Amino acid sequence: MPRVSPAAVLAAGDQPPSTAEHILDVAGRLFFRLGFAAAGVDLIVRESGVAKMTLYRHFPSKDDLIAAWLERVDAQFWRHFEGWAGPEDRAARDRLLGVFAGLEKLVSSPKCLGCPFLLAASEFPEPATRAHDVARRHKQRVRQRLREMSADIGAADADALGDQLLLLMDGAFMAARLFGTADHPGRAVFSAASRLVSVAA
Amino acid sequence: MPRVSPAAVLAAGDQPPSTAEHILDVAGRLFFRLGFAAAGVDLIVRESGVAKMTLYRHFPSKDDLIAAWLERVDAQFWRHFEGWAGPEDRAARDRLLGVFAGLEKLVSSPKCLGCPFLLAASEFPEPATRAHDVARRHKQRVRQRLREMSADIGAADADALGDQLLLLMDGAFMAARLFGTADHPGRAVFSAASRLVSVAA
DNA sequence: CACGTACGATACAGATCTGTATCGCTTGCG
DNA sequence: CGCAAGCGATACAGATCTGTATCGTACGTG
Repeated sequence: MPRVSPAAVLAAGDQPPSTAEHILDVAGRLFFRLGFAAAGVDLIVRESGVAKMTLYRHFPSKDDLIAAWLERVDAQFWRHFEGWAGPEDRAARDRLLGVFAGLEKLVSSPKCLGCPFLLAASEFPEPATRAHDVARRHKQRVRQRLREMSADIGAADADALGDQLLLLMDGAFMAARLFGTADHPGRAVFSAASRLVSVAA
Repeated sequence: MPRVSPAAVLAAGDQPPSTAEHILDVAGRLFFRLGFAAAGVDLIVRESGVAKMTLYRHFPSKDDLIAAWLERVDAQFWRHFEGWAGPEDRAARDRLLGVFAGLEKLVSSPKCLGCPFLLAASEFPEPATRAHDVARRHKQRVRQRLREMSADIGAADADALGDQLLLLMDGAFMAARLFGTADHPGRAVFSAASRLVSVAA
């Protein structure tokens, strides 16, 4: 791993990121900042300080790289999600509202550039596309999870409430992308979710 | 206009679309279906049956073409919007709910491929970009309009309600793009808007 | 008729993009 | 030591993309 200084600088337990994960880090940042098409392989290679052949050894094509990044973001998303929900013995309603409190904090940060899966669905509209497929399956899982959590709080029409909450979530993500650092509508996502939950419960 | 048969086939009052608008029609369809970057100028030219130089005489660059299309879609959007709201003497609450009834019908159609401005914001993240700027200004006007309509119904916190409704709208647009023709969460947008309006009014 | 305008068709320039080929270096390990 | 694996660097192939140049033609208007 000649990119990083010797392992001595790493705290105990830290692992130097593998080459593949380092590439995913840099590529993901560029996908976010520039879009999937505009972030060329040459740029990713230059920014990550990695040889082009190294990238292609880990990811046979750019499509594979994009799909791999989305898969990794999916895992990260669910860690965030469960963190927002809190411990499993928490009240179901608090868990559901906790998700939207965490989400509002996330989209309120100027560092939030939106939801990678919505961006992928925007740029790869064909359902047959790898990236589109990963994105759709991700959102389907989120939808399913929100419906489950809506059922857990005893909502009258749990499926409807879950879908309504998904609309709020995705709207907040897109607001974060559109309205940069300024005060944007995403800051209304918690209050909206809270009201919908109260009405349905 | 050699593309179309003689004007005899046109009903009285119909205008054959000008070359520029014909190009915008075809380009817009391709932008929707393939994304802005994936819809190349050569393809637009081929699909529209127009010479490349003709396109570049009307639109000095592809960026100009994209911006011109977004500007035209903006005008079309507001015609839809006002149509959904209905006559001005209608009750303010019915006008606001009418917007979301119309929106739900739109996003429920399998022909709906999402919101061009959200797609533009996805693919052109840099705020300095022409397309991003058009998109942001559009959404800002929608936000402003929803806040005004929220004030018209005497909502407790009109600005908050307007923002909440914008989240629902954009979430519904993205759901339409992600979930193709199938039953998707966008069908929950009216019930969600209705509940938020009821709570706030 | 004559002429200007708008358009179609084709070829092309220059840049950029994905993906490959090749060579040399370092490093860990038996 | 000797070797294999992983990586950096460079050059390149082939396709594609935006934008331009050029020529021929149909058509409307004086």
